Amino acid sequence: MGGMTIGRAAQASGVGVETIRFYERRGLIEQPPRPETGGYRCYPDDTVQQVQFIRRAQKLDFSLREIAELLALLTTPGTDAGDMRRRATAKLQDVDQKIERLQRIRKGLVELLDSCPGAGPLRCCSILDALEHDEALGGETTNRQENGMQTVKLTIGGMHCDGCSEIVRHLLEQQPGVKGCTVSHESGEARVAVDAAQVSAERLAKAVRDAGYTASVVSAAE
Amino acid sequence: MGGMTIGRAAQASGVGVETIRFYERRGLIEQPPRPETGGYRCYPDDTVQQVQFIRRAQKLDFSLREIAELLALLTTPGTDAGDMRRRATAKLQDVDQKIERLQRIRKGLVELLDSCPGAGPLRCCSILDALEHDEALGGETTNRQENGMQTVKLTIGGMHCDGCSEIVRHLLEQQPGVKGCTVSHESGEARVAVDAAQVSAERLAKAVRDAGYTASVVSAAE
DNA sequence: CTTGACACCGTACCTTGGTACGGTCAGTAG
DNA sequence: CTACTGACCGTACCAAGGTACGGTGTCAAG
Repeated sequence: MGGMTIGRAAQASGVGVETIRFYERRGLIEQPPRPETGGYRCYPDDTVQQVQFIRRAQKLDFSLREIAELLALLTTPGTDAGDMRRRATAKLQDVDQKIERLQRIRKGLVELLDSCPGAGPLRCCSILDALEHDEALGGETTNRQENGMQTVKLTIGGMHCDGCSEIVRHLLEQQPGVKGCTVSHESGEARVAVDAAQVSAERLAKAVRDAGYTASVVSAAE
Repeated sequence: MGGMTIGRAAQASGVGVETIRFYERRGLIEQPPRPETGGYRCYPDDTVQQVQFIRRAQKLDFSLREIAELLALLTTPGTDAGDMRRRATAKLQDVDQKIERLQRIRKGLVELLDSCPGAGPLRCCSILDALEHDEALGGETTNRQENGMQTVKLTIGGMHCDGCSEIVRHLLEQQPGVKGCTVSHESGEARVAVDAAQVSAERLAKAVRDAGYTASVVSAAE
């Protein structure tokens, strides 16, 4: 019945004193009461076991929150081995998802590296190119804020000054579903942020044409 | 030359306004000056490109810190495609390490699940058992604080009360290299936290025997 | 000319898993 | 008895990557 001070318990379980206190605050382990006589708290051997339980579960990628649930299970009457198994299965799926995500990332990186010259001026760098323009990258799909946000690119002819591009910009911003846009008379391009559910790219082009310019859809990207 | 307000720039690049400001604070993108005439800042198209650069790099698992370095590279004179390639290669190794770690974890979980009945009382649960006692788990090696900290387990005979176990505990704690220990007369066990560089498990057992008890080393676990 | 939407700005807050600090009190060795 | 270690406790701080809030200043449409 080794009653220990917190320092000894920490040493015995291979963590810092602060870590034990931290677990107590998180409700993972119980803080023994201070003796009525006053003085230091007396930590039972159990504490060491519990801390080590926590550390082992952490190594299996369980978060402290999940570990708290595991520990709660242990003291819940109706718990059986199936409950534990379900937790472990869920965690396995969790880990598998993380692995898949990383493997997609890995694939993206490998593709970039394959197509990279590895020398020469920056402008030739395919990696840089891929980061500057949206060349697939094989990653997760670009999540535009949520739901249907998309960027539409238009080529517009007939704009000769900033005044023209301002007119076109204003025009586009008035269209339903348009959340914002940028127009350049120099490049003859417009990029429009739209909710695809509300308006089509072609409709936007038509609105521009109606105002006396030429317009065609370059991309109604993803 | 679409000068935008921050809100439009945010919409066009698919992030929140706060995110753009956050990137500015982090030095990832430059904050355009407020016009001398007062009023709102005017964001160039470049900002949208830069934000998207950041987001794409994030999808490749680059941290904001790393992305800041990438962006700094772009404006550094002597940079060539090799520099970019080195960054990408380093990141690939990084990702590979993460994948390996997760696969070790996965292996540990699968082993546990294989040996688990999946039903029946908790005491039969092999998963629980593995978490409560240190059965390999295949995870990273237990890192005891750093360097040479280890736990030694001894079986001790001849202790009949708390007084005995207190004597033994005191005795063990006096040994060089001992950082702490717990002794139970009930189980006849002692767990000693030691710096393995300073003392062997057998030496500890001998010290206990010298005091009139029996003692044997159960594990000098790593 | 008013109202509503947005910009601006600093600061606080969120999560996760701890670590560190500063002041006070308890226990112990010499 | 005194000095030193370590317990106790609240609080602040770290990384990362943002999100949220509150007060005030601008802008533009009706």
